[in-house]
Amino acid sequence: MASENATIYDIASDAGVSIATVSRVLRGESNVSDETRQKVQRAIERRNYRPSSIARGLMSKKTHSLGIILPKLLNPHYAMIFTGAQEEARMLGYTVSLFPWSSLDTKAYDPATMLIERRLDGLIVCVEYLPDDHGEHVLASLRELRRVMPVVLIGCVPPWYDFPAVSNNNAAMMKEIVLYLVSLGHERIAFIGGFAEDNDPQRRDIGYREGLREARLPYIESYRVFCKGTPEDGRAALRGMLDALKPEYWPSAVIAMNDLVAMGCQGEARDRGLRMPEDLSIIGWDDLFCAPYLCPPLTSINTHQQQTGARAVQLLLGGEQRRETVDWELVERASCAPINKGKEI
Amino acid sequence: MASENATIYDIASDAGVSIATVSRVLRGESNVSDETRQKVQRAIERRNYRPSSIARGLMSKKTHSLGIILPKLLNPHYAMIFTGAQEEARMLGYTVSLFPWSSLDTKAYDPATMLIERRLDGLIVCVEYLPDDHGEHVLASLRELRRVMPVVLIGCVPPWYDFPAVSNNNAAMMKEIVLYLVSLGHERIAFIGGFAEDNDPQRRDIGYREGLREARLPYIESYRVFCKGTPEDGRAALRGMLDALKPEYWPSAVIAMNDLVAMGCQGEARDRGLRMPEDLSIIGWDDLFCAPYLCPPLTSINTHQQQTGARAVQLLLGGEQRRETVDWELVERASCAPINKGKEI
DNA sequence: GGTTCATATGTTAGCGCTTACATTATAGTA
DNA sequence: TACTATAATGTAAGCGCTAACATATGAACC
Repeated sequence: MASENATIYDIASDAGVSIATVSRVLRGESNVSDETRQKVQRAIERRNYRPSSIARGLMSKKTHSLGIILPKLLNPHYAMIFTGAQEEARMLGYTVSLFPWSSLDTKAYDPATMLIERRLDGLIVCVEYLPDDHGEHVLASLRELRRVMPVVLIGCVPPWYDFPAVSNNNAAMMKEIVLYLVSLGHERIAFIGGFAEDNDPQRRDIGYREGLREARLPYIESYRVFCKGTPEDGRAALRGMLDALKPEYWPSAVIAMNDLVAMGCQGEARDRGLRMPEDLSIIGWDDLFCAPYLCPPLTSINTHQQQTGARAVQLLLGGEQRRETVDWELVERASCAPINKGKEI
Repeated sequence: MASENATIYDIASDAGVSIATVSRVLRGESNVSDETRQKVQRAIERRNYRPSSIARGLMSKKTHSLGIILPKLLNPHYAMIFTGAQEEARMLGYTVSLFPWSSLDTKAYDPATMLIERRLDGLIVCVEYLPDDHGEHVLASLRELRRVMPVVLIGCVPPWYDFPAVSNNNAAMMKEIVLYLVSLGHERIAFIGGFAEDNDPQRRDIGYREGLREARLPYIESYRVFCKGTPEDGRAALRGMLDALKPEYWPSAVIAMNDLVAMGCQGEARDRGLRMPEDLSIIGWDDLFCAPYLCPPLTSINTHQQQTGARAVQLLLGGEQRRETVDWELVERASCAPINKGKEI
């Protein structure tokens, strides 16, 4: 292991040239004679020399490495974003390191230090649900970070977060979902999901209301419950909603903020003896790999996460300040069914 | 963005001291007078100075960054390992970057270049199923990498891979699983999984046979089918097995190489109208987050992946050459049931 | 044959740190 | 008072590259 790496000086002396010439060969400059170039190449191969990107970076002030911060890699949603980012970054000669969400927690001591000291060429931050005043802290950290490196956000980004970002048009997606459920005959449609920042024009609540309005259905407070994003949260949220309503007012369809919440809802529904989709249609969000293997297979909305990650890298390295949205796709499976068919069974 | 970072010279001149003194303060050396120290601290805070770990690394030859290579982040199994590694690394002041599996593909041009040029302080490689002669290529790459940086392996590691590694005792786990199923009354127990290297003393096939022997059950070729690790692979494998057998010889229990394969098996079983667990018990491996939400909830074996990742980092940074195994835990859920109870229904 | 210019190569000063060594100031000792 | 040990600080040489500039060698031109 580690038998002292060769340096450019070793190669130069082996090949009998100056380090400048070696550097020229390394960078593929044209003004080197073929003969010299070959001597250098051979020396490089003999010693298995690889130039240090560290030393290189010191001069160029580029590290060719990016960072990504996300709430939880265990959620495949983020794993997909990461994968997309990593693949795109690699194509462009960059590396992506994972930093914990706590790097944004200004309550901890100087959390961004590690990020800044590494002189990343850019940072991708996946923003989720921001409860209470926590959003303030995150925003403060983001602003500080942006002073020293380009930052691109992914996900739920309120407009006053004045950052370039990649996201989905949540309002439009949500509206499509509502109208899809309406087209299946549903009239009591619940939405279980996180708090969206009030002013976010793309927020899901807007789409939810718009969909209902367009279908001439009332917005019913009890059908809108809030929760965080785990299966347990989803289960508790659905339980709370059903407990508070007489069975005859129970929703016939539930829109879950993500597939994890949808899974929790399925669990709760099953425990209550509700048949799915006959008694309850459920639709998820993110189209995780396991969606087809749930019972019933979960209808969900594919948000093209890998593309999102890749696009974020492009914005980052292109220095573009835009906010961008990526396409989505409703993937129909068995968890949503026409309501009449359900009732007739 | 990026208003030219301050350097140690800026701080020195602001504070009216030499750069050596600033460096002393930065590294917390004691032989600096309180007065000077405070002057320097103030200058640092005023300019929001963060020393460059790049420059630092040039001298110290340490980058404080690790790499991880894994087959597919989308498999939560690897996401858990990564998470464990990342958290441990962070505690120790290290960062973890993700590199694609293709970095080990010696068929591609000089794949390790990116890894080596970055002068990582260590590399974790998650080794999965190694089909055919591909293992040779991977091994060659690993050997080359080890010449320049410490490497620790995770997962399925044949003994002639002379590397430090963290893994589970697959033989013991498998034996436990077989005997667990036997204790439920199963006698026709199938195993659907990858090829294990012949000489691996910890391989699952050994545990499978041992378990059967101990239970005085015959080893039946048809119950041992091979496949890769996706749900589709699992589905196809089970289909192939059942197609080839008369229904009265169908297994009553299936051990899947991982939860993804188990999910595929569930799908296939459901399509064939098999009741689970009455007609078929299935046990998975990895205990993914979705296991409790499958139908029926999947019994699986928790391999403590986060701990595995963390341990790998410790070995890496401790320079330990050992091979180590981590504990596991059988998590019982509804997908495995006593066979008699099943038949009686 | 000297001037000019293109081509090939070498020299050297950084990049922002760490660190061995040198220097200065201060106090303690004989 | 001179002499030495100690503490506080400064100087400068790297670490392994890049890049601006300098130099050398010919070929082309009038």
